[in-house]
Amino acid sequence: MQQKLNLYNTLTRKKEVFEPLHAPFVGMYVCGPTVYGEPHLGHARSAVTFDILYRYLKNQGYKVRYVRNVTDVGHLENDADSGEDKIQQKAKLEHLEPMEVVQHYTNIYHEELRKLNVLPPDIEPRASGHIIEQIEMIQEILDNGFAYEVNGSVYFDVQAYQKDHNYGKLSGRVVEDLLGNTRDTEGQGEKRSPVDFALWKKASPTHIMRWPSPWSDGFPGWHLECSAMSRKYLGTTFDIHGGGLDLMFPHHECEIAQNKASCDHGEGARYWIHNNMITVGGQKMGKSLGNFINLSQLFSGNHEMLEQAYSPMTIRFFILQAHYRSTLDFSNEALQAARKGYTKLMNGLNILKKIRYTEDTAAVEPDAKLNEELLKLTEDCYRGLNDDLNTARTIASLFNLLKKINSLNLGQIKMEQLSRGTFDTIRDTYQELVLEVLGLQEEALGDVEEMLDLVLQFYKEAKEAKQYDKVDVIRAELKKQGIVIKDLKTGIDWAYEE
RNA sequence: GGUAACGUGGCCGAGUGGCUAGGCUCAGCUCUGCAAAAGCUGCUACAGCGGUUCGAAUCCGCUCGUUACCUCCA
Repeated sequence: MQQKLNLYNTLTRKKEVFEPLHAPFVGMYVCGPTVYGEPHLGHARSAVTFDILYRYLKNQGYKVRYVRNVTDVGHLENDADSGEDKIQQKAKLEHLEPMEVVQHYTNIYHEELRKLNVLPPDIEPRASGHIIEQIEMIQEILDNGFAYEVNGSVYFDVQAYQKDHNYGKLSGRVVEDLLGNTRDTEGQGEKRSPVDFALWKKASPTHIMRWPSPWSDGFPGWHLECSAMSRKYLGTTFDIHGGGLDLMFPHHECEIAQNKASCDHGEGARYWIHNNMITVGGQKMGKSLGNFINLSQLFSGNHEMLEQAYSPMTIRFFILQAHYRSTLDFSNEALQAARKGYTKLMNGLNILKKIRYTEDTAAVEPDAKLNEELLKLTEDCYRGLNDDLNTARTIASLFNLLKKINSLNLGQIKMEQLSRGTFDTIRDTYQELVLEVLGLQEEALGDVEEMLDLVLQFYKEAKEAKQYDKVDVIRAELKKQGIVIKDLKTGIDWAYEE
């Protein structure tokens, strides 16, 4: 496979060939959730998108260190002086310790992502576990003259930074424009300029989450954790930084500024990857609009917008059938179509498990053209992924391949028309991409107990008809599954074999 | 107001200037005891108007429409 992976880099606004700094190692940092609420479809999109990147990089032989954080402190409700921490606010509301809130929602996040078959990251650092690193970074930024202290709080000095650097290079913002924007001048208070942002906030007397620092008892600003933790685990220059498009500004812009301001010789992330939003009726799905659907609601169908429940793999397929940089519109119709498409791919997997390559027995000529066509289809599957992780194209190619697999299964294409190499290639490609790279897996079949009841019904009928050969077969086959039939006076039942 | 996108057939959703992605839906056919599945066939679209070009869904301009970011959001 001579194709190379191309990724769209937000920094350059171009697709670029991905070349890691220190192949075969790849460092990848992705912004995880702020754990103060249940994960919704939008979280799933981000997680699945970067799961594909992680899986594909590993599939291509890279040794990836995947770091995805959990924000458990410092994410303010607003940027004004009275800004309250999201976690703390939730804790007050629910009469819980902040860390109880954090643990609760982190657990749910993990649980839901596991259902979506999203691989866990290699390191999952928490902001609260890296206060020391963050304080150190603030000190460096202060020492370099890019921050100032006011009343125990420390703010990043964007205009000082702007003299030698380019604040806005990621998001395309221009500092003068930002300054000219007088839309919201209230609550600036201590900040010298509205574009400055907090590195450290002094805690008010009632604030529960607080740590000692050289400046005050307080807590770190939200943007800082990602700078500090990515540097700690991946270095001052690393390969990939990912996150939702809505984090591009100000979060990621601030991150870059902090990295540069604390350590000028590091580049930070070289490739910035942003996934687009899920929309509902063309509008962004988000907390503030209240139009979001939690993953648990999707899985249970318990939401007014949902006509039915949708399985985790249906959701995963739904996400993968669009390119990650496009918005993806939620609708019941789209999810129902996704469910069918997913099932179709799974049926292909089952067929491949069953069919075997058979050597030429009949006088059927190997079909060179067909072999070539099939091999091209397998290449197309990878071509999609290599073109900026275009899973939509990969899935389309897999469906094309599936058509041939189905034809092969029905004998419309004779196995002898293929070479063994071609057959192995299409089988391996299909299985590898569906299972390992796209991360689609079979979901449990229907109710096992109901199926067992059906078998017991046949057992009963066979016994009544005195067809003991059939009876013996049923018993033997069930025993292979670790199940024994119990003929009781009261009826027939089953139990696990002890 | 500033910045950036987007507008593709009944629906979702790809798309490198020329060789009509794919899925779902619908209709027909093959197969089938009846079905289902699968295969085949059909429904052939690119917001509008100009321009560049031998040729544009794809490049450029204008118009209309939708959205995102600029405040928290994956």
